[in-house]
Amino acid sequence: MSASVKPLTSFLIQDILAFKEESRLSTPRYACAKEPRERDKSPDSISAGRDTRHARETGSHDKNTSTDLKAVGNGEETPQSSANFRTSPECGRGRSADSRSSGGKQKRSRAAFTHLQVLELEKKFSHQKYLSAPERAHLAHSLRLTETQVKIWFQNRRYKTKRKQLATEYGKDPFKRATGLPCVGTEEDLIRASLFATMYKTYHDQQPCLYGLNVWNSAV
DNA sequence: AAGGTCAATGTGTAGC
DNA sequence: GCTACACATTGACCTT
Repeated sequence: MSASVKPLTSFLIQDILAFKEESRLSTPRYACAKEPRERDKSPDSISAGRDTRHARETGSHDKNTSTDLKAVGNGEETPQSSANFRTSPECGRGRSADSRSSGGKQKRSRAAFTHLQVLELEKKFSHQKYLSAPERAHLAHSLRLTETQVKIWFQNRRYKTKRKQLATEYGKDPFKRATGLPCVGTEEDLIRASLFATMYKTYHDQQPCLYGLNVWNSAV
């Protein structure tokens, strides 16, 4: 089946998210994602702040913006309030915001981002490995995630990329082994390939109405 | 049950 | 001192 037969339509992330929230058709890998715990350090302590060496390397940061983000992260946007709009109390797992102070050791929460959230994060990551503070804020707002979540996602993503690359260099690359061919694609190629596969499956199986959108164009 | 994935957490480092 | 970073680890959840 080909996606090309469907008309391409522009869309906004917000539109998708709204659609998703309404329809609840989005299927996170984890059926009942739980709320991220509040950290001992508040999220703003990580998300806010001046840009550092990598930011300067990319030349995309403006340290003047850091103070703005402090306000954003400072309690106005918590993981509970924004990131896990798809979580619900009936998910049942107790939140652990006060778990440490209360003594009882409760389960750590772990959010499961939606496919579209991951898609947009990956798309952004494919263009820039590092986000400036305003970019991060904007992306977080667009995806209805916290800046901390976006920041942590990028951190984890960079590390994951690096590990994968190291593994590839040491001949552990699964693509190589599967095909018996040298891995000629770039990291971005792999990212895109897996993204497209995921998106194709997701929307082909569950949301054919979205499956022809120009996300394909914008992601390439 | 075992193993894998991945968001969240912890630690150490460096820039300002 | 505050912050973001890389890196390692933890823990919840999923897949097989």
